[in-house]
Amino acid sequence: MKVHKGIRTGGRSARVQKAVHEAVHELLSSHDREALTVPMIAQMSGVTPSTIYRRWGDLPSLLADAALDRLRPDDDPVDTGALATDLKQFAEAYLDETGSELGKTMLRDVVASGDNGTTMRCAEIARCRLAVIVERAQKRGQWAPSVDQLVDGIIAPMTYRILFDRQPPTTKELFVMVDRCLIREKAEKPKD
Amino acid sequence: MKVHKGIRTGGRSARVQKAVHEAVHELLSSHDREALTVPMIAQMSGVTPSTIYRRWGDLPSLLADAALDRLRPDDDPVDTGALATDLKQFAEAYLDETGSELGKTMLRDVVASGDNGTTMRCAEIARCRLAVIVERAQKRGQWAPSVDQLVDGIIAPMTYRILFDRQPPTTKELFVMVDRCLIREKAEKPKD
DNA sequence: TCCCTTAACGCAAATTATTTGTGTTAAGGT
DNA sequence: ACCTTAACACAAATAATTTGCGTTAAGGGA
Repeated sequence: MKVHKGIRTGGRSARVQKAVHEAVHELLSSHDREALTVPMIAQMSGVTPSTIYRRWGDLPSLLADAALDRLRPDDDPVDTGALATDLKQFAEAYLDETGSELGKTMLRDVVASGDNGTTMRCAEIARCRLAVIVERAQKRGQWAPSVDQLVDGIIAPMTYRILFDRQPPTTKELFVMVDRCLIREKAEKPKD
Repeated sequence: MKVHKGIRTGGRSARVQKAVHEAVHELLSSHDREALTVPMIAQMSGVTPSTIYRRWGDLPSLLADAALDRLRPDDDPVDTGALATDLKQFAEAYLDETGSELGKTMLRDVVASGDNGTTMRCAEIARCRLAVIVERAQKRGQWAPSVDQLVDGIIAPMTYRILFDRQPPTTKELFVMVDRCLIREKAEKPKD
């Protein structure tokens, strides 16, 4: 027996979501973020404003949702053969995605949405990719920090600098963060 | 010769700022954050909405400004006599300020304001307190990590978890972060 | 397959928030 | 004491958001 959730995923609803997401990306490529409005997106996607308000709540929530939707389907992080380089490669790619001016406004909208589901979905994206990298290392019989420790040591400092500081970290600083995660853990667990 | 900035700080402007800030805090203690509106704050503070819009721009900016104003005048972090305990004491206090539901919405508003001045002002608060602690350690002739490293190792992970994760870190996890900052650095610079 | 329930939508009216124009007040400098 | 103009009040104009209600179609169950 199936659960009576009654949340509709196919047909019209899916079409509306697709149209709205596309409208967001199209408008975002031609307009400034500050200039975007819900009625504007509604018109471009051929949908009524009230539909957007009822479904997404407000503009930041919609923009966050649309942005995360694009962020997801990316491929698994590249396999370089070693943990340290895997992490550096990933960290650099993640910085590309979130460190730009557009990435920054995306992170802003995710936070501003105020929806825990959205923020956790964002965190989960990085988490999943890190999990893949960690798992790879373990399959090689290599020790690796936990995903939590990698988030604390790499994702969190990067995100904090993007959101609160003047400048995102440089690639060099990023690599130092990665190295610290590894050095640190070796020092803590030398019996490995 | 004085610089012709022409930004007015005294008299009426100061009175308006004080009244508005107080109205924000009063409303925030009796209403839900989501229920707050600019016109509501305007009425309670005896000011016209247009004044608020012209001066602060939007609601998140105002709330962030009001919150940071309260956060600042706190005393210097307590001097426990040792770097590790100083840091732990401070980290716990900072978690109290930002880890609650109200602290979370404050961080949200700071980010959502989109104003770099506001976000940096927020980061600077933690930075200043950490600088005091680091300076103390150095006066004792004790080695200490840089403020940047402490931000990366403590403030950033804490803030990231508050904003993106389900739960803020526990005191225990916080202490682990502090210890890592110190252990890590000792490992990196054993010749100190 | 057909039918039923209702989630999701469109539309338009009502409400509320935001912007803007204009005159007034008073802060800060001369 | 006298300017200049930043900051404000007020009100009108505009824009965004919410809400009520009828309609469409997705997701079951018979």
